[in-house]
Amino acid sequence: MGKQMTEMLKGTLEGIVLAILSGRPAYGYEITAWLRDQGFSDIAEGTIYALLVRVERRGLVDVEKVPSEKGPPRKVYSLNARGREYLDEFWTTWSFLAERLEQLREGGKQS
Amino acid sequence: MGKQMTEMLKGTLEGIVLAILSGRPAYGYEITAWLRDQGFSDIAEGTIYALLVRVERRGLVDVEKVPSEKGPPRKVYSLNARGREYLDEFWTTWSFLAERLEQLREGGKQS
DNA sequence: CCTAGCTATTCGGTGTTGCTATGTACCGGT
DNA sequence: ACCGGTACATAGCAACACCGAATAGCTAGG
Repeated sequence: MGKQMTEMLKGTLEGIVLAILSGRPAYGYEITAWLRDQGFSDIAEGTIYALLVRVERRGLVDVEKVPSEKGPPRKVYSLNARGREYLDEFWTTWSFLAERLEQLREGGKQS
Repeated sequence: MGKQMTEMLKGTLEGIVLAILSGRPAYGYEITAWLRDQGFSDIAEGTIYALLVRVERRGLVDVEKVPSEKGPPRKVYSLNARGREYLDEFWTTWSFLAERLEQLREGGKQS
């Protein structure tokens, strides 16, 4: 989409990726492809890789290098305990924000 | 709240402020106070003013200087036609994102 | 008077984030 | 040998929210 989406993804994209990893381990290329499939058509590959490096450095995920038949080895990420904790906080923050926004949207209708 | 909220506000705070202005004209100090009241306890004053300057420069709002009995004159902002259009786009973008996140949250529960 | 405190706005510097563009590398098919 | 798909990495950029401080008008208490 546009610039609005770009700005809105700041702060949520991280949560999105961690949420994906909470379901199953995955690697960067896979996550990017999946996101594009879900309609995030213009998410750059580099963005996901940088994000994964970040969450790894913060100790929210564990990494395992797995050989691939079709190219260079994959770095498979999985959410660890700290990551799950962080993801919980993310959902709390998100819920708060979503509630306020829903209220605002309702309130705006009658004008 | 914390750093997560700070990052999540990028892109949404603008929509929030425009949504407020879609209901009624308002000035910076007032908006900041209202937000704090709604639970956005740590939104910096400077942030709102900078945001208002930005949306004004983009022609999304009209401004009127109104004298105050209690201090320096207020800059009262109101949403114009372009702003309303932009706000519509914002809601579209927000809805898209909120839907994906809600899906992800549902999916994550069974793990 | 004058200091403190509330109202109201502005601005420079900082850190985080996503995007762009590019580069590296492994593999299979032609 | 070449190309396309797979897979990861990184340097430079722009946007945004935060922090801290400054400016300015008004009122009330000492």
